Amino acid sequence: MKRKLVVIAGPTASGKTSVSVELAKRINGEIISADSMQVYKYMDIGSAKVTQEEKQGIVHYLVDQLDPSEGFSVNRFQSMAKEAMETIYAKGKIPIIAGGTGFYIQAVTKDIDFTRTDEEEKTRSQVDDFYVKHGKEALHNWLMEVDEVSAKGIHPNNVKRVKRYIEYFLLTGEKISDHNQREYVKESPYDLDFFVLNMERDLLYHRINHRVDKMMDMGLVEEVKKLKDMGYTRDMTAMEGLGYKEILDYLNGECSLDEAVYRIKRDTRHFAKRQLTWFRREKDVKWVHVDHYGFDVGRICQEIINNMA
RNA sequence: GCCCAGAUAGCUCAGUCGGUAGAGCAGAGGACUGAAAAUCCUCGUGUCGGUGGUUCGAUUCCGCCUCUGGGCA
Repeated sequence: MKRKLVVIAGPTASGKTSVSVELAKRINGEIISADSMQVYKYMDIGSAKVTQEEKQGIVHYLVDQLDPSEGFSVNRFQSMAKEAMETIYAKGKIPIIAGGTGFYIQAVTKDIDFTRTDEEEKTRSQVDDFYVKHGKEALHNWLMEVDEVSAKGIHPNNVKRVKRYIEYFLLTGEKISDHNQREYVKESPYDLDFFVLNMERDLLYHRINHRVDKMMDMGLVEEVKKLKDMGYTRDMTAMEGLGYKEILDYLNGECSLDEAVYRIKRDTRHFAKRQLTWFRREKDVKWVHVDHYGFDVGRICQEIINNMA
């Protein structure tokens, strides 16, 4: 008997927060945030983090858990999420994963195996050194030698990925393409209901632009300035977040405020588009067009409940 | 009123020594298995402002008109 798991995903600014809270109230659930930025403390405005009021008493996991200097990654998310799920099941409640990071969500819903490779600094820097010395073409050729299938499926310009594929082989002796193939056909160990919130593109972009303006009014600049004063820098994962890196550039005198805001809006739109691309590929997801329900949280939740297995 | 410079893709602009045109950005699609709010790939036909003229042929040259900058009065 598989255990129940609900996912409320969707692009940024699609209304996941309010829908997930309302749903949690109706089905006796608790929420696990699948968001690579809301996990961090002190990053409230720019990450559009759930406020105390918005939570309406519903317990949220994986929010405000990490210091911005800490790294975060899929496997870390996966283990923290699984732990939270056990806590929720133990209470006899239903876990609701709410967030926009498709990769993180998939790590849980498909229970992807990340245990085979422990982080090895040596290997990483070995590959990195090679890249610095010989360039991306040579790096790609290296991959071609050890894992032709992966190499053919990746563009040499995507250095970050090429590096990781080589690393994986060096660490495990296995081609990552074989690993991926194995994980890809895996079935979810959960009784899964996966919903993706969406709306007409123009509307979404409009909401994104508007939300960025609101963040500015709420004091995004001050928030980032505070983080900067605390000593957090651009090279940390947390400071790569949308809204943070741009304002940081502004604070460092590298661009005007207008330019920073323009870039936040544009890049957030691009990001939303990428999120949608990911979810489109995901099998067995149910799309919920929130604009068809007039953005009415109650009606949206009713629709979601009606469509649960 | 006169002079000058523009008017080309949604925006900013390039270009065609006359053979109907191309970049960046925006936008669209896609990839993604330990950095994922990251990283990467693919996609460009538009009365070349309007109208006459020269020409086999004009978006390109010439005239006139309209509009937009700037200057002079």
